[in-house]
Amino acid sequence: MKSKPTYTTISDVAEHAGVSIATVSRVLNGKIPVHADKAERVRQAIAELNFVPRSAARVLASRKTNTIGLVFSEIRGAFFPHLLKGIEAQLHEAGYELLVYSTHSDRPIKRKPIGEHNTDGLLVFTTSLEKEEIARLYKINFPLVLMHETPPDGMDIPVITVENKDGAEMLVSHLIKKHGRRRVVFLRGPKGHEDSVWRERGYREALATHNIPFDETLVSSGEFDQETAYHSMQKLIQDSVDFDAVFAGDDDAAIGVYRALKEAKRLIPNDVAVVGFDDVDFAGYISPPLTTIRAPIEEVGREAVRQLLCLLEGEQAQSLVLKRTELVIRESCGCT
Amino acid sequence: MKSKPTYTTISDVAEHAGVSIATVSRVLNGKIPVHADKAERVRQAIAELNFVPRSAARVLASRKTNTIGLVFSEIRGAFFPHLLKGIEAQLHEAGYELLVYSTHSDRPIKRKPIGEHNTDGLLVFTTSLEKEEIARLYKINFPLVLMHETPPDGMDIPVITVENKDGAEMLVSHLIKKHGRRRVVFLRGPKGHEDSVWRERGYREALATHNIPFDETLVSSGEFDQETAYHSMQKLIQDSVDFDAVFAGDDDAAIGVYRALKEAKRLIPNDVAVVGFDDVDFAGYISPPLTTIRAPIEEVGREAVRQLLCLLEGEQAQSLVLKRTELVIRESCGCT
DNA sequence: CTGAAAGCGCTTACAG
DNA sequence: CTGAAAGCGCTTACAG
Repeated sequence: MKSKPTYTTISDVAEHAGVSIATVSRVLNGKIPVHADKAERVRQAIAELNFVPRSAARVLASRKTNTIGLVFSEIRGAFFPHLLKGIEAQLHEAGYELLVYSTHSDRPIKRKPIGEHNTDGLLVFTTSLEKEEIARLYKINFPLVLMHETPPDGMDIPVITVENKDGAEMLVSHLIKKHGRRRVVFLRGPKGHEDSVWRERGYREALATHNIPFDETLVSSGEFDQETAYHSMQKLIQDSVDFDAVFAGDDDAAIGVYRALKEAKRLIPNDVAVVGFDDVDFAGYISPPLTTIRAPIEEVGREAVRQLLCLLEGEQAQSLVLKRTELVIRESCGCT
Repeated sequence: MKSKPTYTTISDVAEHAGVSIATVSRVLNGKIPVHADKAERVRQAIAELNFVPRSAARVLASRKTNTIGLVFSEIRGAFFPHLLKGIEAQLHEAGYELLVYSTHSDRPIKRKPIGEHNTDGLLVFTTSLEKEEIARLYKINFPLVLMHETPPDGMDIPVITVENKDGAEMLVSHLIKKHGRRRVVFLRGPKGHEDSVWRERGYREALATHNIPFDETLVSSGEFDQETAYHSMQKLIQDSVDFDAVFAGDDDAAIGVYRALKEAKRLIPNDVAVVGFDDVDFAGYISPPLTTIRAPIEEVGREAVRQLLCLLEGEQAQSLVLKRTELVIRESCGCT
């Protein structure tokens, strides 16, 4: 068994430099002026002793953790790396650390893993945190920013999301107007997932605009997931439901749709047009290339951090930031 | 401007329950026995006051941060979510927190962001941490586990990686034996990236086994990146280099290879067979479906955590864990 | 500009 | 089983 590592502390540095620990602390933080030569001695001592201040001690003394937390329910979906990248970059730029926590319903929690005791604020993705916990944190005035999820009634918590409804509307209108499709299947996302709700609204609006009655039999569950989408499509085909297009809900689900359609020998896009949502990395490389909506997910991450930073500095944050989405036309809709 | 949140402390709980703070601490940690009725009173007080112990105070007092750090250089590549998922799951199971830090060369670092001052140990992916820093941490006996990168000479640091050489060898042998290819391009990964070195070794071994001389003109840079691979292939085609197969280095690069080949009207796999490495989510859905090597990347994450946990508990860790890779035959190699 | 000292909120021997 | 007290390693008024 190896020995526990030992570390140099601020006292060692102070002694080495012949100053008080208060002075060391001051050059560390650089807010309060220190005589140039003393500062230099301190800097040398720090370098020589390889001193790095313990975070816990700073946090405890300053009452600021300097870290923010990211809560999400599952790392799935090809868009996750982009979200994380945006958050990470913006956060470290501002000098904060990132604590990551993924909630799993199947995991027993002994101790609250993330919250006011170890972060200065929280970034919450979709439905990963229960309403009660959000309410509790809100009540104690804890800085919170939601992503892709509006806050519970009466709580003024900033939310960053994308133009889901507009995106879906563009997509389905394109299918109807450009390609004459009238029997468009919609695959819903996970229950309670707000992106899905808005996308469905966009879907319905597009239908309404073109005087196509909404048909419940064309709606099934996709869960933003390959497998589920695959099975739902299989079922629709087995049930001989009549359709000439599919809005898969997202790109991941579109993969499952492709598979079911190919197995059933239905040609994409000739027999059935297919569209997704997100424009993940592979969207342009599957066959046929997927027509979809580009959602600026990295930008959502950056913006969420910006708003949280406002809150942390006591400034006013925007209560809603809606990032614009963009129609990306490739071939699965029937265009060439 | 909102008021700063205020929190209840262990003293509040002690007072509320009519016990000492030491007793509260004991029921919190559950190691040392406490009288049932007192414990119950404490638990009630905790619940009523909604008390959560401040991490910083515990860390400072116990000299254990209970968090481990993940260092990586860039969140790129479709495999990243799988890595993170494995790490996250295994870590939280063990009651640790996860601090995430991505090193960017273009980002000026004021203060050391992650290390012995805020974590109990570090998980390092590929080349994200400089050798000097690794050496420094190693010297002070700080727990370290590397992923996809062997430690500097003379340092006994556990490393978890996958059978890169075997995988590459299987891939290229398959191309040669099953499909009679003899002019196989290899696209290298980023300089200094060990996965790439081993894959090249596997590539060369496969050639040697089949008495095909190594030809430097067939090797170019792919950087495990779509764009780079695309341009390298363009150049090879322009230079009229003769080849009948491409080992792209990884699946991301394979995407770029597909694009260049399609633009040049070379048929995959008839004119040119293409193979990747990783088996990322989309590998089976591009056209033609990509023959590749399945690397158990989530398992790499879990294993890295397991080894780090050993180190943290003063147990012996394995110095090398090599996860087995598996040939996934689809159609881009010429099989059907 | 600088130092002595209090204090941040816990844990952990120590004595009982 | 339990409490008083020291201590973890910093920051920050306070006085000078």
